[in-house]
Amino acid sequence: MDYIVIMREVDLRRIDLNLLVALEALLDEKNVTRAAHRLGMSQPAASRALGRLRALFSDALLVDGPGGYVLSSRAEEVRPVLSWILAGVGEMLEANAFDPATATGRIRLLTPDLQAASLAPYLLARLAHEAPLLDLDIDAPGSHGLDLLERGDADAMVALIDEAPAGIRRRRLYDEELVTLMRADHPALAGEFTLERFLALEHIVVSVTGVGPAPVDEVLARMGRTRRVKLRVPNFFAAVEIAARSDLIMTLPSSLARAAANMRRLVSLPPPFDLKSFTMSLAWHARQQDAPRHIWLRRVIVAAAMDMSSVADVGS
Amino acid sequence: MDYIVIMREVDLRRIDLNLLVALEALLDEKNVTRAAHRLGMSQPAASRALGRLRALFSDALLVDGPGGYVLSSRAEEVRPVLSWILAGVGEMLEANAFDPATATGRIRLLTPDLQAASLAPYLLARLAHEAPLLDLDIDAPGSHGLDLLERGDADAMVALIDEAPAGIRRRRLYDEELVTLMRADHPALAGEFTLERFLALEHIVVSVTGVGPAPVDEVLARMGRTRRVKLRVPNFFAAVEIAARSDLIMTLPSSLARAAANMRRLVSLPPPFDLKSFTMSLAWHARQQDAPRHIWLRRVIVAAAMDMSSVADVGS
DNA sequence: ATAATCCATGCATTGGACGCATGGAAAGCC
DNA sequence: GGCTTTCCATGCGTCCAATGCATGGATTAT
Repeated sequence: MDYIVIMREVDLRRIDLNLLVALEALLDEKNVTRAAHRLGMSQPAASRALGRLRALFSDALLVDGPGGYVLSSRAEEVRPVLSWILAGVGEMLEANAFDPATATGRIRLLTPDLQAASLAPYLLARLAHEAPLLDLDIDAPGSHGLDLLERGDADAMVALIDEAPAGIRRRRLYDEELVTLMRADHPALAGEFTLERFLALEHIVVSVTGVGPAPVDEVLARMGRTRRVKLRVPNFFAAVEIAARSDLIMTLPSSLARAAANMRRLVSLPPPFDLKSFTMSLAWHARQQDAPRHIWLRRVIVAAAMDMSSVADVGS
Repeated sequence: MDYIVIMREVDLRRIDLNLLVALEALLDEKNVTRAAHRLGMSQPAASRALGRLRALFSDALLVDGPGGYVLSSRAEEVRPVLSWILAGVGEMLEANAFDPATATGRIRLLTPDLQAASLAPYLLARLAHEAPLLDLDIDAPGSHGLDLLERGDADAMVALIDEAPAGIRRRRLYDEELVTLMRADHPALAGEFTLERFLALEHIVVSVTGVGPAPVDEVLARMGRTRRVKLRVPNFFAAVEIAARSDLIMTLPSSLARAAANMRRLVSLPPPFDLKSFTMSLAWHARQQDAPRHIWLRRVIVAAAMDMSSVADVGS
């Protein structure tokens, strides 16, 4: 079989792919001068591009016919494929866009329970307004938050973040203050509220998921101290009722505590340890740094945090 | 809706498409040095290509992670599309191949009846041997052969072609000789066989399709003369029987006449006009000049014509 | 601490694409 | 036939963007 042509792989490194744009113009126009104009180059340059394309394809591509050039058989074959390839390139380069108004899917956010309770209403409000078709999934990070970001199992995390490992980006979000709440006629209000008195009392912890340490326990852990958690409840309002009718106390972010204090049955005090406030940060993986969807998400989270903070400022 | 990004058409004239090959290597390797090696360039050049790609995509594409670079979200999206595009380019550039052994389809050849009868057995033999799945369709060109080539309704034509118009390519194929056959005891054999005697006799024309002038009539037309066609039959052997039993004569290509002369009831003479032989040429449209399928077809036709001529040589 | 690896950038070089100019070929018009 | 117009291809000189060498900062491992 003398006529079997050995199939040879094309080495794209050696090929000037920019010629393909010129080819499309030449085949559309069937006229070197007009194609040159369309490409924004001179006629000689377009003629030379045609020469190089002829060499590349080992085919004349455009041949003399009545009234000027006509497409060769090879050019007729190639033309639809070429259009399809260049359209694909155009789409690939354009795909860097994100429209929240029409976007669908699920945003996965990691944040501790109580912070979620503070922030979520504002975040949900913004999402409902700007991206009505996006869903929000909030999970407690536990001790594995950074791993989850690393693995792509979460989009972002709002938490107390001391150190960001390689690949994790971070931005300060808001300062979180803690307050301790107890019933208005609690015996501990009769004297100085020391750390020892604080640790001697029994505590309520509000935890929706039951996962991970509360920020209070993280702070105490850094001091080598532990409190007595007498009760862990998933329901904030249940916690308030129990505190109002017992000697149990609870320590909360001030943003949450403010709502409870409005009930007028509880008193709020600064907790008796040095670290009364800490910075909540937004963390995400570098992989998503420039992704339009993620840029937008970070802006929404920051805005929601500012919404939350400005409501707090108005109240003080 | 502040966040709607205005969709902007990509101007491919301004984009260096050669960067896409580098991008594939960089995303595959996740390491600039190794990608450079694979691309056959230096590490700094590959690093700068990455820089340009980052600008083109407005995305980092490769970001620091544990153990080196990891793909950005955008890169993850782009990667399969990119592979698909580059594979498409490779296929497009490779498509210039033709394997007769596996090719299917129909070859449409134009050639006058008698020449077809001469050439077809040799052509069919070669096709059966080299391209068993290709079909052959032979039609008489009539007076519209060149139009049919122009319009792409035929692949090639074998005929007497004086002038090839713009866009039609031509190559000499073989010289065709004419002989006149008559029964062995025909009265015209008694004296000189002049043109006047030739024209005074009645003629048989063998025509399978009944379409178009025989080459004899074309030659006579150029002399301003006409012969009397008494009988037109589609069957060559019928023509032989009639000639053997009547005063009718017939004028044929020598390649065909040879088979009849072997029957020993007919005598062959050179026809009494100047143009006793003419060149049969192969014609095709320039559009198909470089197409592998057509290159191969032209070779096969030329070879078949040579097969036919060499058999004639052996007999003489 | 040192060594190895990787990536990014300054600097000098250069090859290839470019535009201007030109002329041949083809088609149309008188 | 000659003249004009249009189109395409090619010579020549220019220049610029991509390249490789050299270098140094950052990170990781020992």
